[in-house]
Amino acid sequence: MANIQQVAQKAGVSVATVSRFLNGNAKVTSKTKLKVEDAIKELNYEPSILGRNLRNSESRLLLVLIPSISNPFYTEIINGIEDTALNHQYNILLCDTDSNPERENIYFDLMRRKLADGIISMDPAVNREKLHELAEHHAIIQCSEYTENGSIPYVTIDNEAAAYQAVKHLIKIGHHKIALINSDETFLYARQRRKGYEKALTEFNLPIQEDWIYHTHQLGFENGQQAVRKLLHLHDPPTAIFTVSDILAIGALKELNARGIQVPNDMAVIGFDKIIFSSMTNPTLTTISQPMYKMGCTAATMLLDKMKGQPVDNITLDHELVIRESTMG
Amino acid sequence: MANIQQVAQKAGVSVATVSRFLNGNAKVTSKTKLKVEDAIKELNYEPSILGRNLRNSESRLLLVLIPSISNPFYTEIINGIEDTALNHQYNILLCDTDSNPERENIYFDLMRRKLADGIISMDPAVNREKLHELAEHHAIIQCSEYTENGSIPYVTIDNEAAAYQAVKHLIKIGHHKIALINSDETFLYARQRRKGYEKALTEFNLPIQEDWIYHTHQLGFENGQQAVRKLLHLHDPPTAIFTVSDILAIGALKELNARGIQVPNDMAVIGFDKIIFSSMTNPTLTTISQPMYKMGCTAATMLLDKMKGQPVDNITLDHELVIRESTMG
DNA sequence: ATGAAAGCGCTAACAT
DNA sequence: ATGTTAGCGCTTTCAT
Repeated sequence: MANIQQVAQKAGVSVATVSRFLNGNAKVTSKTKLKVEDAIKELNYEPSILGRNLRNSESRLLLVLIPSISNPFYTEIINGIEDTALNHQYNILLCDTDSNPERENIYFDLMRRKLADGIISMDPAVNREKLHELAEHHAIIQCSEYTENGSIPYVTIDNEAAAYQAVKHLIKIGHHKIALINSDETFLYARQRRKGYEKALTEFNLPIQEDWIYHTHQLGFENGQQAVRKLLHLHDPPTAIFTVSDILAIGALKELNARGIQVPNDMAVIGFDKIIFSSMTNPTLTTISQPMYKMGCTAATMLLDKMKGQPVDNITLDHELVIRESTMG
Repeated sequence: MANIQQVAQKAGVSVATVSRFLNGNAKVTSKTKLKVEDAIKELNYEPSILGRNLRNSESRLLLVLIPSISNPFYTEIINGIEDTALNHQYNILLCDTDSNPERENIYFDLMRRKLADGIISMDPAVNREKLHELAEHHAIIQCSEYTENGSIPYVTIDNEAAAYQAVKHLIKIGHHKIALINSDETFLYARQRRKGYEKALTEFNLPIQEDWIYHTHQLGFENGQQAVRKLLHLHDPPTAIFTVSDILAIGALKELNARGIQVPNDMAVIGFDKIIFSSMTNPTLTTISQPMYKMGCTAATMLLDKMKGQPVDNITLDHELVIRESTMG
């Protein structure tokens, strides 16, 4: 494991020259170039990133905060982030926070202690105050979930419009009793999607019935199943369900199937995210498609810009209602 | 952004004392402790990981090589790795190789250039030679997929026994015509699972029919669907299918459903991995359960040991056949 | 075009 | 118990 000194010595030049050769910026005679190349080969030299990073006061590492790596919604976004980061010689440190403040702190410390040059946060349960405090001195972008009126740039979709569109679709195909399976309304996206849900109902003079709005604190299949059980026990059960996540919708589908309730004839279902599994269910799932890969690329590009000190604007990407079997009567 | 010098100055002590305080090893008087604490608070000091890493010649970063982050099989393993790593003050750098040698090289270089202290490889398509070359000077563990007769320690399951058990189950419930949807047999696990498949058939005096063995180079749903189409076109189609991955099995299920073929009555199906979605299909999927989380923890522990210079033995974890609706007639 | 030397922030050996 | 100092491996200014 040679270092730059030994290379310089063997090549009969100074370390500065070797450094110049390595970085390719400054001019080096082709003769010296050869000498250095030879020395590097002979010694099997590999420049240490550690040394360079300390000198340059950068880590070229980006933190990506997600609540859970197991949710396929995030994996596509991560692909986008990673591709973009790699293109700029950055690597990403995936941080599964489990929505656990303690874990979050570990990762925030990584940033404070300069092992990361920037953060992309996708955790809806992130501690806003701490995030904003960090953002005063560090580059941070929020992706998908964000903070209203905050100072942290974000990329997202129009959640209200998307929910509105989904519910309107259910109404158009003849449903009047539409349930909402929502997540915790401490999250902005949950409040926005509920707003879209209510807007559609109101527009068509349908009552907003609290009974038909189910809240879950987690986004597992079981929670979708649980929600359906609850909804079916109502004395006036809904005939359609809009869920804020495909995972919940797939759980719902499962429970409906188990009870012999026909989808979409007895119950229409719409999900959210268009995760890859949503096309493998039976029936296939109508859902809102989010441009996940693109969202990842966008978030990474914004972060890179921010780190360069450039001004960064918020971005709202397009969504799309993908109509499949679960709403095709 | 203060450094340790400034803290020392403000506290009226030497940098060594501050360092000792930070690392908590050596003894520091409670008086000086207080002085240092105050200085740190006043200056908002955060020790730089960059400086420490260079000094200690370590990065405390672990590389995790996976072919694709989108495969839920890996996400559970990653959870195990991450939890274990975090417990030892290591962080992980997720490396989605896409089974692309170029990408792989980027990550190998990270290791050579000391930005990573160890590697856990889960990519079946990894370049064995390069991996072994790296392993001469660096700590490497293989997880799930490994190299026979190689020098790199691994943790895995007994693929042959698992496949044998699955196929035997199909035979026991009355099937004689059993297809295998396998992946590329350049991969060890694919060869091992085929061996188990053949062993079971042979044991029960059933012929091994090449027609019933389908190979796919990718592990997407579409490939499972495609395989079923092919198998159904045979003049003597099978009545049961064993696939080497739940994703393939779920694709197969989808195609069978679409064609009105009843599972398990007309066709039994078994998957592999017990990914979380395998309990959400209709019918639910019989599958081989791999202890994914545990496998991740084990791999990380082995790597940590290896990095300490301790001898590390290969480990084979237990699998389990989980019988669900897709084989319950 | 090349070299000398300072310094990024930290830890640890050695000295007191 | 605390201080002094060298040095981890690199980049970059300032000379030449």
